[in-house]
Amino acid sequence: MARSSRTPYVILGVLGMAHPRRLSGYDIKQAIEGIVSHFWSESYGQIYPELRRMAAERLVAAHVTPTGGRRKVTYTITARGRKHLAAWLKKTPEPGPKRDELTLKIFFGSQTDAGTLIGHLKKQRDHVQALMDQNRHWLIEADNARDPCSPYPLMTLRGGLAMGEAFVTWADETIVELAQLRKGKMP
Amino acid sequence: MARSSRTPYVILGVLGMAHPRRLSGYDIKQAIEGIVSHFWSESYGQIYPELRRMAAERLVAAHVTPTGGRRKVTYTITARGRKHLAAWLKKTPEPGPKRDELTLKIFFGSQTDAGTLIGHLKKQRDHVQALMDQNRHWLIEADNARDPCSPYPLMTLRGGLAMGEAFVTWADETIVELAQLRKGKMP
DNA sequence: CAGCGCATGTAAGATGTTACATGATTCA
DNA sequence: TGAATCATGTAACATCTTACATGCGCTG
Repeated sequence: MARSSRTPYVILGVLGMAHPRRLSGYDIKQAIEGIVSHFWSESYGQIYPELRRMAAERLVAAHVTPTGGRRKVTYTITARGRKHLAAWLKKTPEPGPKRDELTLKIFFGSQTDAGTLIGHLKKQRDHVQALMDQNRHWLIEADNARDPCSPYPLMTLRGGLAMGEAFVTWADETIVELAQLRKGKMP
Repeated sequence: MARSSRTPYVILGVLGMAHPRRLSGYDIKQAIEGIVSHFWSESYGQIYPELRRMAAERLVAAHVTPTGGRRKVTYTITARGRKHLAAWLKKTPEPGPKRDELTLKIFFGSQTDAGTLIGHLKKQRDHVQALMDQNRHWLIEADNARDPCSPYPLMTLRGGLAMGEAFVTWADETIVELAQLRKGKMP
């Protein structure tokens, strides 16, 4: 079975961006829960075992700090790890699993009432708008910052914003359409 | 552990829409590979075992047709199944796992070359545009059809189109930005 | 010092995909 | 009749989440 998990690459990417800072598993998880969280997620159950495997394969270097009784391990990316990451970055990205529950429920809309769907859409629209506010905030912060930060995360932010706008527009239109359906159907 | 797979609900939804037609596991898979495939997917390995479980729970009714040597089973939704589906449709949809590989690679863009990212973006943009053409085709077909079909799948179609347009616009902008980056740090 | 949050993990089980096996049907 | 495709499944495996376990350091 071909190894196809993306977890090691996310870890390598984060370690590569942080270099030469040493990160613990916890740090990596925190990093992923930042901007990346808008389009990716990993759990501790993935990260910690994967870090060990990767250390065994020399993709990362482990630095053990015996801080009293409990061992504390931090990691940096190795030259081998960089090569591994670079090779993956060059491969054309495969579309992930599509599982959009909101759209699915609308698709099955004839089997529930329009009011329910309107509720779902409103809730999701509000949620997306909150995320967009956060994105806008980050973009403005980046603009005001003295040192210009890497342009790549900004591109992903703008992408998220563009998708969000399209979603909100569609949601609002669909809410109107559903409201009309509801009025029309009334006997 | 709370049962949280959405597979049974997709199956119930498809059977509900098809009612009173009887569908086999194969038919259900085919149905999902239609319009639904733009936002959902299921494999045989999920569908067939799940249909058995659901028959045992009386959410669907199995109709066995002994067509010679090989047994052939088709299914319909039961009243109990409809209740089950209706309850799920009312629950607010949870956001699925976020795993957008293209965005992730752009985020890590500083660790590869701009040309690679441009290639990824162009490929994905072309792919999305092909899907959008298909969507437009379906929408036009639905418009021309004599009997007006259910409005709900059309809503999801328009949603896909809106997202696609936003993506293509963003991709084109980002391609330009990356091309400028490559030529040299813009003033 | 008791409790809470931080930090580091692990085990179990849920979820999902892939590869394979195999009969039936169609059509060149 | 042989190949392609339709149709139905299963077993093995890969992936991922959740719930738990555990110790450390701070704070009231």
